[in-house]
Amino acid sequence: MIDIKALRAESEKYIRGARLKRINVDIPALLDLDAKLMNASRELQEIRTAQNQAGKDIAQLAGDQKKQAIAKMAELKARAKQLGDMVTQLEPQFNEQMLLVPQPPAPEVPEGKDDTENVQLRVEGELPKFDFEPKDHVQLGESLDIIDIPRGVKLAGSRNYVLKGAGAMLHYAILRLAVDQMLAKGYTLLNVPVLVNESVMYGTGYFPTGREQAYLAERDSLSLVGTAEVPVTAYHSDEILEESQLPRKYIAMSTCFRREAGAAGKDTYGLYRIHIFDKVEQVVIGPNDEQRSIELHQEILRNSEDVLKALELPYRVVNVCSGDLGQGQVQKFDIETWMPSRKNYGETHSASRFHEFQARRLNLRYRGQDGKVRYCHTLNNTVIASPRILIPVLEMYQNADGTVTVPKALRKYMNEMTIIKPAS
RNA sequence: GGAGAGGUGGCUGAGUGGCUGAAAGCGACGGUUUGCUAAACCGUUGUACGGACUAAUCCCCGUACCCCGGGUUCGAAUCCCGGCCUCUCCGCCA
Repeated sequence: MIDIKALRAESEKYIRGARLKRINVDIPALLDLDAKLMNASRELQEIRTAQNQAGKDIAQLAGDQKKQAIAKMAELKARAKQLGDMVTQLEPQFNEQMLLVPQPPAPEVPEGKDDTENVQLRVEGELPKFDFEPKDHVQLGESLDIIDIPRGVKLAGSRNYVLKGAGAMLHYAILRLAVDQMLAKGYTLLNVPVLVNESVMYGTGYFPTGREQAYLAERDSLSLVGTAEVPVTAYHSDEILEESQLPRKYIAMSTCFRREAGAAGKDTYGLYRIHIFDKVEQVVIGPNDEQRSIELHQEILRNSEDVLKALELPYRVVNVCSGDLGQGQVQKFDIETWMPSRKNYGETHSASRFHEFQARRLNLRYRGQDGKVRYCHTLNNTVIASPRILIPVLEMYQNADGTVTVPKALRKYMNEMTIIKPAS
């Protein structure tokens, strides 16, 4: 959510921001609505003042004077009703529009229309050279009997899968490695609800825009989250934290649910784009300080890179361009891990900073050293998401004989297994 | 799922129609006292929006908020209706 005062004062900045993000929103119309609403509520407030005064008078008066005062009150009440109706009519329209205004991108965000115009910042690790014909993760998964896509589809439809035996062990080992690395860095582990209230979906900015992407439990007005970012960021909503307690650094592992509406036919092969997966997510709630946010953004980016380094996977970091940014994001860095079968880097992580955007919607604030209350800044990044990360893990660690070597960092989480072989 | 109780400020907890934005206590903050700390004493202590004045997001004035939304009333924290949530007992259950 954008500060309406800022929107009034610097509407050009927000109009430009929306254009850069390729998001359609009529800001002049919104400001017009705002002015009307403001006039009505100002007058309503004056009427209320008069009503309150009349109420006090009535308590003191008697006889004719009292009757007159009560008659006066009736007039005020009628006018208040008119204005109140106007406000109840305008306010929902205003709120609805306000929820659509995007946070302008940071100046350091490259201009561009979509993900093809993201800018590569750096490349880490060596690309593999196979001296045999490498298999893709689906072929490996089948021949090793550790991934069962047909039965996943049987159970839950397209874009579903079953991890089996060493495949499932690998999945949990990776998640556990990620959790342990983050715990070592002092992040607090949370276990959170994945079925949440609508207000939480709105608060984190996934509703109303992303409603199509969420599975809804409509009977109970609850939504399945697409990421633990949602419940974790909302964890302190409606609270006022102390500045001395910031930044709050959290991680949570959760199952993530995504409808992938509109992605029909896209990335249909294998474990890349699936409806249900597990992810360790990091969320930082920081003070309202742009420089601090930039530093924290770098920190959460490094945290994820450290996981990929532990897994010894090659990756690159890209600075996501304006047209590929979400509504609330000020800046986003994606980490893309090398996926041999795709002969390309594929997105495995996404690190965003939001400034106050989510905090305003969530009413997430803190009291500064100076005693003033301000909105927090929020940030988040994937620590690891599996099974998408199994694509590079399996494909990079495959051997000529069709086996897969278990990455060293994972062995202690896999009962010291060193190699995944076909069951014989 | 059934029965009951209840949701008041950072916390505990008064308040059943106007004198209550809200007693009292605790906590926190400022001050006095004090080798230091503690204790004692004095004072301050919600949020949002609007107005006026400004260097000021400080003061000042006003409005709203005692879970949320409606209603009754000249007037609602207080009465009525609906919803949400919490607790207790029973039932069911991973």
